[in-house]
Amino acid sequence: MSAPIALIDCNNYYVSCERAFDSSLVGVPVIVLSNNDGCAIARSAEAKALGIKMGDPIHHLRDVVRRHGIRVLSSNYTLYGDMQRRVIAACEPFARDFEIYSIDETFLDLAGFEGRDLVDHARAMREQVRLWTTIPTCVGIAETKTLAKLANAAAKKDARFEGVADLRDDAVRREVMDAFAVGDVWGVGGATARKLTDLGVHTAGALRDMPMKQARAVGTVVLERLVAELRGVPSDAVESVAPRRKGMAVTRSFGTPVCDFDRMMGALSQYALRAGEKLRMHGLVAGRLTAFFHTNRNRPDRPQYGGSRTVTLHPMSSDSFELIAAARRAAERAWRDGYAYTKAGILLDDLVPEAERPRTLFEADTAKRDRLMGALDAINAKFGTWTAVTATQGFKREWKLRSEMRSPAWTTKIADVPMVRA
DNA sequence: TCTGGGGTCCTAGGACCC
DNA sequence: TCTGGGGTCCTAGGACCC
Repeated sequence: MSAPIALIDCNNYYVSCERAFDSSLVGVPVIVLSNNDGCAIARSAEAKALGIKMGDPIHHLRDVVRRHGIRVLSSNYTLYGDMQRRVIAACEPFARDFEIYSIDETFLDLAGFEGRDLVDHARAMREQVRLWTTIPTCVGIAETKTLAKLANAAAKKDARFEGVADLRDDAVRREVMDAFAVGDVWGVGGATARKLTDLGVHTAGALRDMPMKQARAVGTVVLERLVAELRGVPSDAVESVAPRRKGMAVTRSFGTPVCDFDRMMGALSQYALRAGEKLRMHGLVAGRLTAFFHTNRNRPDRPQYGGSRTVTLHPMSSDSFELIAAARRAAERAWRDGYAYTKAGILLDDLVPEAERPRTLFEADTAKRDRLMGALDAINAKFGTWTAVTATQGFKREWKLRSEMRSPAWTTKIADVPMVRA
């Protein structure tokens, strides 16, 4: 029998982070918007009750926002990232090992804790997180990650669990799985869900009982592994060491569409500069760079074009100026006049640690360049990303993203630290 | 007028090689 | 008219996740 796995998941995470520092947000409907203030990506329970869905564009919500006095916030990733560290710190004593899965979800390896009542154990952990951060959580316990995800969803949905569901009990597991829609299973998206329901597979329980061969035919090895996990056979362990990152991206939608090449290069230069900064932060170099841009895909009535080109970087590099030059080469080849572009980005591939970078025969002395990059990073770290920029970016940044309702950096910026008067 | 950003994994198919 | 078989590597695109 494999060691139990738990998944702790923060409820309405971004909203809960905002509420930790602004009590006027408690008990009222709140939504947090995506970058560019585009759509709702986090909703409080009250906002969900009003029918607001994940990903709803804000301009479709104007009426309901006004009618119900919904509080609307831009996203504040600095705050959410810092709060995540505190959540993990609170969980530390409760597990042997952790795998941080996303900003609000962490898998815990409970090997060595089997002797205890794991439901009580999880309750104590939730309480610790609540005390340290005010953030409410739910915990799912099971023998595989997929079942732990399912347990967590059950704990969120069904009040009888009081925030902690343990699916290691056969009867409980069966009952939950037979009531669980197949499309809500972790790893089953819209396309696969349609195929499965056409075959008469409507619940997690039915998916678990599907023959492995059939699962593979419907959804390749991915679905086959998923069925195994639903049967309690782990195909994926809790891995505390993050695997080496394969790619990296800096992409943005524009506040105002971009129609001319120079302005596009302004945006792409900025993204390439930021991409270089991210590479250096992780001690990596990239072997390939892709630049892309496209028109508004939500407006098929307008002329559509998407261009993308990939260029090889040799030598491999994390030098922002080389990335900008590569971005220009790629963009020139992909460019077409006469379109209103609404999004662009830089993708980096073939990432390798700086120390393992293959050396080439004709390499310029990079010491000077390294110092320049170091200075650039230091300035932008101190005064905010995109304080020091390159001349190629231009100074008219009409395309820059919107973020008009962002909360203060309560925990990471001295000027924003909340003041308490007693 | 206004619809996010950043990832992972897998497969099919083309180019190329012997 | 008939035109191999088996590899590798790379890329584009689909599907999925938060």
